[in-house]
Amino acid sequence: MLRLSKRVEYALMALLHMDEEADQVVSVAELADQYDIPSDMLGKVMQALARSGLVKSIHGAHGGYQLSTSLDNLVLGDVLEAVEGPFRLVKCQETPESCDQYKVCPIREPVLAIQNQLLDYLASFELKTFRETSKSKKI
Amino acid sequence: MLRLSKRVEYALMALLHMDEEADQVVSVAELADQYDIPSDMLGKVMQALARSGLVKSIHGAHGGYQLSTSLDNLVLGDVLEAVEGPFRLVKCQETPESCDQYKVCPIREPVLAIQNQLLDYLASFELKTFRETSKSKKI
DNA sequence: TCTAAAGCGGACAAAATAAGTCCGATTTAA
DNA sequence: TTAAATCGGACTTATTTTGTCCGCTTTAGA
Repeated sequence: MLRLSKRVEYALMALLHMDEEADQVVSVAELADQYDIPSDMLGKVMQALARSGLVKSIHGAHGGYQLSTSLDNLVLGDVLEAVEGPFRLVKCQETPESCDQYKVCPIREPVLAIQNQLLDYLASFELKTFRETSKSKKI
Repeated sequence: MLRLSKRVEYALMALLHMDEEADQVVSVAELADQYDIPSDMLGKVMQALARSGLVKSIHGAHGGYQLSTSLDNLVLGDVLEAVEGPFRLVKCQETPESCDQYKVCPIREPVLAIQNQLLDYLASFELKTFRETSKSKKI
């Protein structure tokens, strides 16, 4: 339905928070508490961000997460891909056999073209935009 | 997950087909047969297109559907909206009360900005692109 | 060295959404 | 009058998303 998943929303909130906290170590519990996010859920999301290298995880007591790099270096596509894997506008891009229309599909090529344009957009949308337009911005 | 629904895929196939058939009347049964689409499902989709005025429905025996206007006058956003209603990137745009994070959400404004940019894109992507890049084009 | 606070990750459950089906009603050409 | 259509509501099924549970490992600090 062309909608952002909760997981991506949570990831964006977390990244923006870490950016505002000047890259301090933040635990999942703190983030979950502050933004009313189910903590186990957020835990999974943070793990995904860590696996993709957007954040660093610090294990053990007083551990948590930290931005690996400034938000300035991240784009929307990075978050999408970290959390949901490669962006595919249609399922047949991943599993052609799952599509009953595959053999006779007249829209595959144009849909691919759209997907690529959206990919370009996602890669061009910088996360620092979030900082600038967020309500809790520090001026 | 930012994915096109089957309903939208079916709508695009049908519209493209009608364009190629030079605006002749086509029944749901024909379309469903040609593209291996469950016919009741396609029926619903065609009804949605008719309600939004993208196609005209002809009732009774030998009835069916017909493009209301040339594909040249349609954009991707028209189809999305006809089939799925207004484009909303996040659920809180429709039902704020459904979002547990609404009161503390730090990403609402930037996400809205993204939604608007995507809306612009959808409104700019012309369906005639489908005609041009479709495999079964007539040259 | 022990303990508590953290992340890790697999399995599972619940909820929401999307996809598909069924059926009776209406419309209309032949 | 009949058959071929669309219409639309109710329903079921499948899939995906969201959320939960639990035992594991890691590490700072008492």
